[in-house]
Amino acid sequence: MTNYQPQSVEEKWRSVWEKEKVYQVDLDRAPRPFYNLMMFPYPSAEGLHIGNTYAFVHSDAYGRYMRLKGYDVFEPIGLDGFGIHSENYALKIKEHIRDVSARTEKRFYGQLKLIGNAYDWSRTLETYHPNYYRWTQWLFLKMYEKGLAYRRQSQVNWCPSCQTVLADEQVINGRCERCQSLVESKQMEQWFWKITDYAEKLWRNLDRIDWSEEVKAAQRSWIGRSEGARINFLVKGGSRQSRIEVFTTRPDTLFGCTYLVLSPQHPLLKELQSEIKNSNQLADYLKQNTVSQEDDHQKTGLRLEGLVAINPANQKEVPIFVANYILADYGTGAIMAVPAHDQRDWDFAKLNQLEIIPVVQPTQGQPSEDAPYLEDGFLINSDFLNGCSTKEAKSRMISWLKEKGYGRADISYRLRDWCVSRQRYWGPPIPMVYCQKCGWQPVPESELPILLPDLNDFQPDGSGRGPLSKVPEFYETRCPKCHQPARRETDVSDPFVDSSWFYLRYLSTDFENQALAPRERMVRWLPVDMYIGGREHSVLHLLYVRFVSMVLYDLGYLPEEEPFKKFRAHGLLIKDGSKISKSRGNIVNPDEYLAEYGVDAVRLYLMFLGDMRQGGDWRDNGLKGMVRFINRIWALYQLPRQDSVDEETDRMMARAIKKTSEDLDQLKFNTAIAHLMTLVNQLKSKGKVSVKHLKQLAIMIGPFAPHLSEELWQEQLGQKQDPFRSVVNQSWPQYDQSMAVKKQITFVVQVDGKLRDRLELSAGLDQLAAEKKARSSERVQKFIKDRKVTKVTFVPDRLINFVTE
RNA sequence: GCGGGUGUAGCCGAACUGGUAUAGGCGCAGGACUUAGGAUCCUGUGGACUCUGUCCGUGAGGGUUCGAGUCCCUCCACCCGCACCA
Repeated sequence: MTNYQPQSVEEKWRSVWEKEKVYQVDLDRAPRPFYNLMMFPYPSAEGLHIGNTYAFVHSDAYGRYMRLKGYDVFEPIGLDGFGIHSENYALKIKEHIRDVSARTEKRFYGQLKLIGNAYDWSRTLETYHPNYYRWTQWLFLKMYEKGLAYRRQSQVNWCPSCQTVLADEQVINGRCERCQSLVESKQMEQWFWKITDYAEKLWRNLDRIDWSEEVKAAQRSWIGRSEGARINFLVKGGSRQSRIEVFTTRPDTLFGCTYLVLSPQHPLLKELQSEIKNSNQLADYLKQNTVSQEDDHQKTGLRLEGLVAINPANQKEVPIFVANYILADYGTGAIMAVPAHDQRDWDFAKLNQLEIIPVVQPTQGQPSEDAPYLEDGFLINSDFLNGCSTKEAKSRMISWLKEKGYGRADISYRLRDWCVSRQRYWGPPIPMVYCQKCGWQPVPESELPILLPDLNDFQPDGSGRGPLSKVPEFYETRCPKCHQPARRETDVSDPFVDSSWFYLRYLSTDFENQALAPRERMVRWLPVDMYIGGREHSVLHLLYVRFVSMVLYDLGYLPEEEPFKKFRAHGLLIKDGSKISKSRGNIVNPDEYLAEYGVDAVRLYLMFLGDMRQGGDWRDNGLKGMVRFINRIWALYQLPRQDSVDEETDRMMARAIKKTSEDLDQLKFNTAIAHLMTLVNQLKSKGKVSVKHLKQLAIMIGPFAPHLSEELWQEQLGQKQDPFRSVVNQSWPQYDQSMAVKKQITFVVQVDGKLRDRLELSAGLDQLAAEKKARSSERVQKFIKDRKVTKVTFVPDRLINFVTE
């Protein structure tokens, strides 16, 4: 008997698969399409991360399983290569980003081929390839056409180290997601995509898409939908008639409003400057509080002297403040303060000795004297709302406001528009042109791509403008409308724009001159059937991709509104109990392990070490177990063969197929492998094995250890054919339900809930028969002979419980 | 503070609608085969004890139930999001 040589066997089959194009699908003819998508990697200089490998082999095993179940599985891969990460690295090692990218591309594809996934290598894509970013630019034009791309002066997140603007989603605890620098707030003109227009749809569809719950929860909190009302307050004291509009989720507490607060950026502050008596003081206050990014939540504020607002509910005059705890870009940038029922208003009121009027009482007991009452209850001090419940009061107040013309029901979202401008080099130039006469003009589609010029110096200079702004040959152009000299946009777009549509491009890589695949092809493949990826993208990529899909759907390009039928998040892979990181020195380099133990062992281990959803803990020792498992399988195929099949083994096999199938359906790869281990051990203990079972086992091993599976099938089972027919084109074994049921069962006997005996009985006994057997057990007798049995609980084929006095 | 998740052996982890807690793997111990083994195979492996049986055991404490890792209540610890969102 020869030992199994993983390295040579694996290499052999990988090259056969590639030569025979085993994993290519005909996108226009596949009768049972299944689009199996994974998150394309960011090709870092360090090479493929074990975390990527972890995600990819799980996703691949699922795709392979679906293929064996008879689907035409399309499993593409590409590189998300544009972006600050690679660019910073290139700057650091003082090499050109284009050369670095060429190198990482080669390295990544090499590594991705090594892991043995069933990728369709005829449809790769790279976001930095002009043939890709041409259509990313096209997407920008579509957004602009639909009025969803706009330019605005705004307070943006500025990373002083990366010297670029960041999206809200890229700021983690006030720090840059990439380099951890403290993010500053800066006023700049930027391009935005109006994702807020889709807030309601993004929110609502979450109820009907089959995604991991925790990702949906994260998106819900990010979108932050709140139902409430907009209410107008008249401002008295100035020479002009003006109003302050507020948003509140508690219109029921309007009678308890004792002051209004504006955000420091509120436009009314400028408009009413001349009417505000303490405007000098105000100017000082605003100067101090514009850059209020501090972590501490110290509330400061200033009363606007000479002005008061009229509470529409009771016509009472209330003071107006400006304060740092009011956000400019949420709701209306102004609030009505009800200190009796809001913690923040309470804090501010206490600090400034302002009036507090309780208007909600708990249904039982008294509210606390030194804290606001935040719960629901019934209304007091509220005129026509007195006695109403909170819920009822809300709707009655809204009707009343509407009737009187003071306000209306409204919904606010926490979601902000997506800032897509980046003052960097390594991204798609934004396809817009600024003309003195015509303003901003889109580049005609026919002129795409706007090629990224080959710059030798792409170091950001801190001017707040991207490297392209130093290249006249790039930005000097003519206005697409009036043909006078004009200036090209020199910002590039956010890498998240690149990844917001990559799954669409896989379907159209054979079309150079169009972004999207023909409609029939998209109808066939969309939405993506299964998308597996990390939950760190819950609110970045996974929200943008839904937004872009919805827009393209509304424009008539896509057959489906939502991009992914199913999304499943995998957990984090750690090593020896801690997060994998360079600083900890516990990096797992896949290459070394692949070379030493073989791909199949690594794949098996990554899927065996824990539940995909929870992540897992890599221990080098655990990998040895997989090598042993593979060797045991190999040894099983060296055993004497038999043609006949005994019923007991056949039943065992049926149960194993059942369990493995059910686990794979639920993405429980770890327990699926455990079942196969048990099966192999059992089959092996028989000493002889049937060809039928060996064939079934060879197929079932495929999703986890595809090379071994092919070797067993072709060589050990002699299934070689000409033309080549891979084991992946076989069918997942069927099992007979009746065979998967155990004939002999272990029946448990309890006395007062405690295990007293186990009996080996044939399945299907009724209570009478089972009870008789149980009572005759000596061990049981010991416990019931002197006591009176008052109750007997019987669970068929499982247990019987005698309850005594 | 809010939201989501997790807590089971020496370690990684199983356990379907409440029904044998600890499957599978690692490690460890003993044995076999060996010149040798860190290869392979077999056996054992939650703890305690008055040791062919009894008791205790799923983060802690209560509860429901014939029966709780699983359901309910009150806590604790850790991880991950969001965080002055009116």
